[in-house]
Amino acid sequence: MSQKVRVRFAPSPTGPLHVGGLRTALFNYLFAKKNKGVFILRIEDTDAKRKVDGAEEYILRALRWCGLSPDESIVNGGSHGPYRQSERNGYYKKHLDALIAKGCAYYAFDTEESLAGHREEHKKIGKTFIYNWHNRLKLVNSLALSSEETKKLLERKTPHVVRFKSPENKTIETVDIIRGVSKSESKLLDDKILYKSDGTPTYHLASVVDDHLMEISHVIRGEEWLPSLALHSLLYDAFGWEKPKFAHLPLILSPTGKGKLSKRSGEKAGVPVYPLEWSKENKIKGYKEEGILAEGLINFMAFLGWNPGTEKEMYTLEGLVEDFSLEKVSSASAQFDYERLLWFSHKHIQERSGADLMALLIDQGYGLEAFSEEKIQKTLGLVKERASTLVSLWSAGSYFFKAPEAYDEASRKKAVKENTKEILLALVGALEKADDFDSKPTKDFLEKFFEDLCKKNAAMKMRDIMLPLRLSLVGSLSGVEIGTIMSELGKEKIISRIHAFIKAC
RNA sequence: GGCCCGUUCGUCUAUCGGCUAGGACGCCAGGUUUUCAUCCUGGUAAGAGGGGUUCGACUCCCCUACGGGCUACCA
Repeated sequence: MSQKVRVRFAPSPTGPLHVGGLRTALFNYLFAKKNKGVFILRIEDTDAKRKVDGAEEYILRALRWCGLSPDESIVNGGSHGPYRQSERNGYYKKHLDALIAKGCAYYAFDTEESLAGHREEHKKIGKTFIYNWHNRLKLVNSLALSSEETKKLLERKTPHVVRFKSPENKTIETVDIIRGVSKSESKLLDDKILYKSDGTPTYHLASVVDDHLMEISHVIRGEEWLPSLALHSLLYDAFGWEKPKFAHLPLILSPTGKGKLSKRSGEKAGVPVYPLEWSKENKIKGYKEEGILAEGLINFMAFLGWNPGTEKEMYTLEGLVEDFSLEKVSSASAQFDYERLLWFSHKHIQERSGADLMALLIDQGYGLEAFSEEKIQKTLGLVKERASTLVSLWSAGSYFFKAPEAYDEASRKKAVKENTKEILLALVGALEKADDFDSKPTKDFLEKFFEDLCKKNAAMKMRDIMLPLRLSLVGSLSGVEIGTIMSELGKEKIISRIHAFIKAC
């Protein structure tokens, strides 16, 4: 049998995780669990400049909310730690030195300014400056300099980087699980910097060393890494290490379809792209705050670039684990569609019990303490079919808990007529007389009341009663069936709400 | 500019050479609900263009177009 499946999700703590990153985490998780493997969270914080306070903690929280708990990570440890790249510099340095000793990497002393100058000059004549075999001997590095000169520069602590010595003429064949075999020419590659002058590795070195040391079997990452695959392949060869398998996930495009999804494109389209609220000052809401169910988000994200090949589309995380395979991941980018996310959230709310929903609502911070559990659960069960989010669930059911504070103006125009006050007063009268109101079907009461009313005025229509009655109880002309509302509220509350409405008319 | 990846209804997608191109979201219409929503039923709408290969291409190959990614001492 093949080796044990070990995959990693390796975000950079430069800000909040958006759906793109989260989807990468999801697919890694699904692949790991499907293959009874290990899901690792590795923090790629090699660039101290880009580190953002709270980002690391945010990533952890977001994964937890989605139920994608890592088996090995900075919080729960594991056999291949540490799991923060900033704590692994010893490994990078050691393997880098081995690469230099083998002649696969070299010191380069060119300043950033001089390189920028070269790039500028090339750009002027319509060319691109590439630091590689064709010009490396004309630049300032240990390949061009004598070993004495290099030694001297190193001893004097001259700022330098370490570059990978890309072969001059080699055809590199790479394999991607999603895209198949592809070939590229090493002469087109540049001598990528592996180790920066500040003594930290770049992504290329760090990820390859870590993936090897952590015994990663499958590298599942975003398509933006595809251009680096040839380099990474060369690096494994240079180290003499066995390569993991690679799968590059299609990108998620912005809601407008222009460019890949980002913080900016989400804001522009007016839809949240983060799982959780990022910062209170920025007022960037997350799906959780919008009331979207984590299960709905997961289900939605899974279908961005993957499908089971059947017509099944309602999935729990467990179901996804069951059916997932990388071979079914598509190679084309997918546009983010918030409406569809809402639909998935709606479907998942329908599958939740009143008790579940109550717990979610309380977690969301809605003050339900004043009401009995039984009452809340029953009510949520009644209104859940109207809701796509926990926010809309609450607003769809709030009139069961508190009297309307205002009446929708358009609805009022539609419902209130000359005789409305009179009808409502008659209704109150009938209610007061009905001793058995709370125990008998409300429908019977309303029909009897309508009959009596028709005796006095034959032109009377049922709507003339129903509309204003609904408006007074709910505050708008929407809501569940009126009989249900009436029996839930009980005689006292109905009467007081009608009185309040008459006063407001 | 160079290199790479992609292209089926507006959107997410099925099809691994036989297609009257299927499903879902959205939208539209009807029904249910004496409201609104849900729900049900129906409808709308697609293989970028051009060349090959083949008895037969959405499917395989090439070119073009378009979209996207990468091209940092960022990941």
